[in-house]
Amino acid sequence: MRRMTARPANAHQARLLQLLRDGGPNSRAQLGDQVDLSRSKLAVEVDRLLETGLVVADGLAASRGGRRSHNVRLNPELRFLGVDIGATSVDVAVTNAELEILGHINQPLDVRDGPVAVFEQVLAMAAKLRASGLAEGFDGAGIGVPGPVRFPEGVPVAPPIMPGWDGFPVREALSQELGCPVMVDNDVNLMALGEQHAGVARTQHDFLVVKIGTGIGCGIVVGGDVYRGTTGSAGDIGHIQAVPDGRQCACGNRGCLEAHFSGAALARDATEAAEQGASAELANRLEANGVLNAADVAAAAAAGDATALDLIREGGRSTGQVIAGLVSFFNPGLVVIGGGVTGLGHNLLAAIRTQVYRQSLPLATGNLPIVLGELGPTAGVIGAARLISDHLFSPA
Amino acid sequence: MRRMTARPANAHQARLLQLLRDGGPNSRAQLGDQVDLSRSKLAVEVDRLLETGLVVADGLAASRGGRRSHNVRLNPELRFLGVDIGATSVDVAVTNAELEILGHINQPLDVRDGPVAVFEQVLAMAAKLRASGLAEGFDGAGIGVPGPVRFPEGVPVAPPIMPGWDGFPVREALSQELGCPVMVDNDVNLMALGEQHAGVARTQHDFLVVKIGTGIGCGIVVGGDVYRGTTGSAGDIGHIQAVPDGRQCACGNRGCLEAHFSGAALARDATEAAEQGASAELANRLEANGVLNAADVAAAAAAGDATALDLIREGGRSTGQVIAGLVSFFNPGLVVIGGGVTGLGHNLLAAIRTQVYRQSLPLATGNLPIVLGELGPTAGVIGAARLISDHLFSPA
DNA sequence: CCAACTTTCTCCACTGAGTGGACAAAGAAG
DNA sequence: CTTCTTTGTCCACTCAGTGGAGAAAGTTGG
Repeated sequence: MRRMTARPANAHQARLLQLLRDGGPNSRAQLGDQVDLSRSKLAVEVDRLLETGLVVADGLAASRGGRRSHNVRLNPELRFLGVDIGATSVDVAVTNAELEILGHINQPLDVRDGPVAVFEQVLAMAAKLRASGLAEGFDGAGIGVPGPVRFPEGVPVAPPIMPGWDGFPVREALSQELGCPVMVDNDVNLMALGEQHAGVARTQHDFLVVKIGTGIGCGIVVGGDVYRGTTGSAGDIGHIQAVPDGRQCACGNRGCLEAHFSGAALARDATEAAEQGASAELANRLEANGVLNAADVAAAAAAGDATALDLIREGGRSTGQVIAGLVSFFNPGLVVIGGGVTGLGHNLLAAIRTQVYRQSLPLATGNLPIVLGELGPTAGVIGAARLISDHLFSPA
Repeated sequence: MRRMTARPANAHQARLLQLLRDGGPNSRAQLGDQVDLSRSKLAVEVDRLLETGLVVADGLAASRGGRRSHNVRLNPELRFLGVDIGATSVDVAVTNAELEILGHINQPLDVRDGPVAVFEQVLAMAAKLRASGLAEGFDGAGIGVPGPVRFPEGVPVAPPIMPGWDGFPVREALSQELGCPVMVDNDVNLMALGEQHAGVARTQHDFLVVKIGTGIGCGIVVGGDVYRGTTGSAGDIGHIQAVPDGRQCACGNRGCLEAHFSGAALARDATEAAEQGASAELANRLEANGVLNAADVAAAAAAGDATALDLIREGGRSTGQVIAGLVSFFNPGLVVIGGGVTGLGHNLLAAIRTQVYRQSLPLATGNLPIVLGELGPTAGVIGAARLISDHLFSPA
């Protein structure tokens, strides 16, 4: 199948495409209720969209008390590829133009293998999804990488945990390989986009998403748009000092948040506790698996292990300490906690909440929900699809 | 004189007014270079602006190698009132439509006297400026208050240092008294607007302004616009923890930045040092004036007093500690330090810079200037004038 | 089954924003 | 004085967008 190359010709068409993406099939009349245009003009623009093939007719809708309307919808053959590269695993998903996930694969991976090896794997995963009949090709792709990105060019910059990626032309290279437009962003920003599109942040304009995985990062949404900072490193909160004169961090400083709480730090602390005999529960699990991870700590805590619970609480306290500062500064309407460690569940959330509500001023916390993300591991890929669809569904 | 009531009828006119405000008198041809419109359309819009009286003819310009152009400029009789209410003093200024200060008065004041007493004083100051012939009336006024503001309504909310102001309808009340449109904002936001309009931040889109006066606050500019947060308390960084288990703060927590460094904290610490005999220099000044303030500490430090220097350095370290976190999070293109304590000058700046450059990641600090504000005490009133002019010079 | 009402869609004359070319006015340069 | 440049004005034309008329296709109630 020939891939779509058309783009909306004006802001009206872009708006209509976004309405059809977020609201599904719709009649001209219903679209007219949501957009400030006369019926005549609306019909003209819809007709033009039909001509481009981006939008197709979708039969008759039920009557609302009069003549039945002719529905239109986004072309159901459109396909977006969402890729969420983490430090230790990668998610690849195929969506339709309405950003519904049609297929999703997760595989372990090591970003430190460098961009060439990683994209070989990613492209193989994409090919597998294509081969399974979910897509004949892709109309666009969104890529998330675990580090700062110079957004306009789609190039990672100085990523601490990704040596070998600095300056690699991800956007250009993948666009060539996949034969479609590509947008690249930080994985945390994509998680924010995902939760905004289909998760807990649907109605929010100004909010933060704190992703605690192997590392720790924060997505910032201002006025509905992701804020990336001057050099693309906004939200890089892993190296904010959480504990004065605390643990030595890889960055050279002491007491960084990431050195005290993250997937990696938690695994390290749990292993230490197990080896020192502080927790029989953790020691058992260490013996059984050879290594410990966040899930082991969660399970131990659920089984009533005091040491595991303490680790979680102490981590939540450090995280809450930093978030409290961000809340005072940014005054968000919502804080979303996501990433691998969300498996720690309510214990973690409670510790974070306690610290934030204690440390920030009432005006900022008075009506501030702090909640877990709704989408789990799909937030990133949905955000990736959203990123490229926002790009393609905007005036050329 | 009748005050102007006209507003730009469309976005083109608004843009033209802003160009004339920021660039001074200009010909149609030069305006055409800066705006994407045909000469014909431009001429039409300029003619309409001339009809409203917002813009007037301003003679012939020098030739640029052909026919001389007819200049236009903003009506030179337009007057804006800029009011910057601090905790312990107030600035009132009159500007023309190009936001040049025509007259400026500063007076001591105590915000805790409440809005009625304060505005009585402010209105008297405005009347004094009017009586001196600088203005026959005001076409708009911007008001800055030292606390959070519900911006759309122009009402202070839960201001910690301003009991009695909570919910007072500042905008409505002053609009009635002055007989012109009024906009109200936090004083720190206005300082940011001022430095953006006429100070060090002229070319920046994303930057922070840290104002250290009686208290401490931060103005946030995102994409050229002031960001105020969900409840108007964004930038309220005075109660971020700077020193764990540090000094008791009025807010109930310990170690808040404001408890360790601000005009008030510095005065307190300097007095303590003088009374304990740690510094002869400070003790002398205390005896001479009865009280100590930031200027005394600055003078003592300049005279080589080690204790004073230590107070400044320690304060700069605490401030830098907090700013480092904000820089990691927000990744600004510039950080401006302003407010009363800028008299501490380079010693303070050096301490802040050291701490920020040490604690934040290279990508965020690599090309990050940290500088003192350029406008000093006029930043607030210029920002206030800018606020109301932005409002009036936008489509009705 | 028919009459009356509602909703959806199409058609079309009209308005108003905006363009770009022609041309006049005013000056500079040789 | 001629030629070239810049500025300003005029005007015919294009195109986006409106709103009303009316046809098409339903529902509801007698």
